[in-house]
Amino acid sequence: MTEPAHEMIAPSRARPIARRTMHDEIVECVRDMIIEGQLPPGARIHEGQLGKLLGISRTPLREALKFLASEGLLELVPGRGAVVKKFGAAELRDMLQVLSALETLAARQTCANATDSDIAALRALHDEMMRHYARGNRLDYYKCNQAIHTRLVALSGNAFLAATHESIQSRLRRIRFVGHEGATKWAAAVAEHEAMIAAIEARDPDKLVALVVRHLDNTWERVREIV
Amino acid sequence: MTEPAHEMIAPSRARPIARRTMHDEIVECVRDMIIEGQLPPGARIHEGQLGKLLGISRTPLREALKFLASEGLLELVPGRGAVVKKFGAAELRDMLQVLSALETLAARQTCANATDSDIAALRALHDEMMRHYARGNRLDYYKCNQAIHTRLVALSGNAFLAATHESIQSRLRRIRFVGHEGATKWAAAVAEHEAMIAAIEARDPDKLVALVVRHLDNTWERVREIV
DNA sequence: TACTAGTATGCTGCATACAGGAATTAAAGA
DNA sequence: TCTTTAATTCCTGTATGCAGCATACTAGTA
Repeated sequence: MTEPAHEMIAPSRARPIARRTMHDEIVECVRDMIIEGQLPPGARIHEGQLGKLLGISRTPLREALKFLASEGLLELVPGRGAVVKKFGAAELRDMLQVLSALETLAARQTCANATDSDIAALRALHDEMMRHYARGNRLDYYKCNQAIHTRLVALSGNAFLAATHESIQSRLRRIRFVGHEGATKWAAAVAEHEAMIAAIEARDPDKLVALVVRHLDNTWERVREIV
Repeated sequence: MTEPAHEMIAPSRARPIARRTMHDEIVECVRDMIIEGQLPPGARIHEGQLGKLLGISRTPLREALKFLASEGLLELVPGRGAVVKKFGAAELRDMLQVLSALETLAARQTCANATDSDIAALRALHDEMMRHYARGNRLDYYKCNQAIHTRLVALSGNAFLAATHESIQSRLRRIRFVGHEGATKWAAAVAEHEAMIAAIEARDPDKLVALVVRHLDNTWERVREIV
């Protein structure tokens, strides 16, 4: 341990190096391509082609593909490389159940641990979402929606829970988007969110848990026909 | 579908090709090395060295390392390669809480979905564990213990839940092993297991959930001093 | 015409080679 | 003797080349 005796200049800036590696770059890029549908489910990934498109050689791309395979976005077929994971209704239901269990845990802890300003920030995010809803702006609404769920879990203070939740949510991102088709369904989802925020502000864990579970049950009902 | 008209010889053996890729082989090998402690937490992984040890070149090894990093067993440090993830008490507690939430979900579904023969098999596994306990055989006891938890979740019928649970459990494997140090603590853990099996046989979900949660709370108490 | 065997192409999987950077050690100055 | 700096060594990150396998296409046969 040869720690430097003197303080480093600008110690506050010394930390957040958080170097953006090429690996991270590639992983995120391909992940986005999957989520956004540029690489549709079931599509085979052509390493040489995609590598040329991204301006990199096959090796780092392959490493990124293996990484994403472990996250569950890709499937590795021996001798045929990576194909975009395509999941059926049963698997989707399973994932939503797990998500429900995780958000249940998060709900209790958030009610206990979140500060008032945390909750105020969550409310602000909700209000922003409502504005997008009023304007019928689906994409921004959707992004806010996701952010609220993510924030709700992050406020639990359990970092591992947040990471696990995020991992699952990213996989559902494409599918969940279709869950708000139709004005009626959309209105129902909004109402559920409104009730959830109110329950957090009241710091009522039992009520929040009930709402979260129902919200995800309903999400399943909203998307089940589509899948 | 071009099914051959005549029966193939030994059709039961025709199926299980299930090609074992070198990639899978490497991933599993390194994962075991981490779990078994050959690669201790905090250790830097030397690609050339480890590759030579396993008789492979760096390329497939690197792909496997990226894979494991995504699973959370390794951490990728830019410019310094992969180091074995070392987690502190807080992260361990977080993981056990998530595990608790997942097993809670599994407990309810298993009570509802498991067949009688499933439960009988679980009891048999439990009995086997008790024999190892009686003989003081820690390693086999431990393996049975893990198998029971895994089976309990698998019987829920939710494959995604099972996979998520297994992923977390594999990460805890090393640490949990120390949780049974001392005769008193060990006896307590055994008693909890006994009660859990009884609750499953009675198909009493509420009781099983309470026991599962308490079991993991106690696991935390058993290991918290050590970490 | 349909089906099988043979062939050719293209992609994956792995090994090797090279470039850039980090860590360590040695050397020089205070 | 300790600190600082420079140089060397090793390791990571990326590119490229080659072997093996899977798929697609073509020709031949029933």
